[in-house]
Amino acid sequence: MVPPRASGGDKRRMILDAAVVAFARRGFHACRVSDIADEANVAYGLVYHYFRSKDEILDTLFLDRWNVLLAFIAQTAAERTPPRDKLHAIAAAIIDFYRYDPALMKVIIVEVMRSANTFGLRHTDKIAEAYVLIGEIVASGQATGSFKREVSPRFAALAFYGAIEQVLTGWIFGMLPEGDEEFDRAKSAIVETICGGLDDMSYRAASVRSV
Amino acid sequence: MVPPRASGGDKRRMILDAAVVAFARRGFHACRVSDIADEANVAYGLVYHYFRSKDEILDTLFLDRWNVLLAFIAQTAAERTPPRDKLHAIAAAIIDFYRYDPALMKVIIVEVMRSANTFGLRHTDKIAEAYVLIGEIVASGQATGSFKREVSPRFAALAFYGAIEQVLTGWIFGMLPEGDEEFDRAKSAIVETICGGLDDMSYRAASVRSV
DNA sequence: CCCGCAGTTGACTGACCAGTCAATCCGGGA
DNA sequence: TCCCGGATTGACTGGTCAGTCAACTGCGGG
Repeated sequence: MVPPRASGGDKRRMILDAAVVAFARRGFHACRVSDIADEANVAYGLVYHYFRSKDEILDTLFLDRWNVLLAFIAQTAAERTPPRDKLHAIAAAIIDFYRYDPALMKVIIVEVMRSANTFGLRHTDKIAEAYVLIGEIVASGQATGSFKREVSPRFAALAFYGAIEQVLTGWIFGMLPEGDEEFDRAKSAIVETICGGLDDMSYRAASVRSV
Repeated sequence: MVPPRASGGDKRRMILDAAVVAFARRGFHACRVSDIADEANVAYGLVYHYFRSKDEILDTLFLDRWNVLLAFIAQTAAERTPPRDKLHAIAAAIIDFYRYDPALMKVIIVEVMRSANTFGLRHTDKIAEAYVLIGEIVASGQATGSFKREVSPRFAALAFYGAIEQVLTGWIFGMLPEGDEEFDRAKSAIVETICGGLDDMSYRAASVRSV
């Protein structure tokens, strides 16, 4: 799998790591290939020895990480735990991805997930896979009766993922305080909002009674 | 307010409308200023008579629309209706913005809201205003007891807005079917998910009872 | 009738940058 | 030792555009 010479894969890895830093700092468009090469301490041309284009670097960054995430979601979905726990595990995984490599997650969210006309469309199907898996979790929750049937699994999946992405975006752009405590609180808050809802049931019951 | 000569404001308006079409078609980056001028049937240079730069056109497009939306949210928040109805009204307004001018909403979502490193950051404060207003609705719902207090208003606002944006994104990229019926269903589905939650309370109560 | 100016035109410039390529380096096998 | 081929280098090219500017038009006031 790994080429015999360490330096070969080594430099490739260095370029990839440098690209994360460079893309995260200035954004994909504003970042020049020479920025990546400089950051990696490598000659300009070497970037094109390992990658066909600047785009391919971003694609690689995204796909490597996204496939790991998809595998995790699929595995989680297959387990025999309550659907609410599954959603919590998925929210936790995504948030921890950000916690342990914020620059890479920033690049993936900002430059791929959220950048429609350029890269998003190239990976629409890959992204949709995640929605489908999450939707299946919701559907099976409805089938066993732990989730109600008012909301279609598809919408629920979008709402769930959308909430997570919005919170990540808040961290990425410094609109929300970061920290281990905030990360863990966010996991619970998202799941509590989507699963538990905002409505206070006792209040609701009271007002229904009073009618 | 309107300049005496119709043609002056007229051309400006034509350029703005053409920009919406051009940005929506190819994306802000891929779209050249000449594309806008062509679309508007106007000379290249005239674009620079009315706007300082290509960026300023996008800014104008965004701010004009966003201010209308902010005003609507503020007005809705001030009314004396249940918080759940307020959230429904806001979701409806955003979705109807898309329904009646999909190209403009696409540009705003894709090129401003979702395009961090370039434009998003320039308008972070404007965008945050919406979050704050929505958060206040949630907070007042908690104060009157119709919303429970487990979730912080700030997170609830992010989740609510995130769910809407995700659904809009689904329409924009053709991942979700569009249509009047879908639009109305989405409004209810989003509010039902965020307010009502996915959990089936009767199931929950039953399993608690059985313990 | 002429002047002035806002509105309008489009060719041109200057900068930028992705991607190319010919040259060089260097390790290992014969 | 010599040769081969992958790794590495960075100057250079080609094309793309945002933004400039000098020139033209036509209307309204003097």
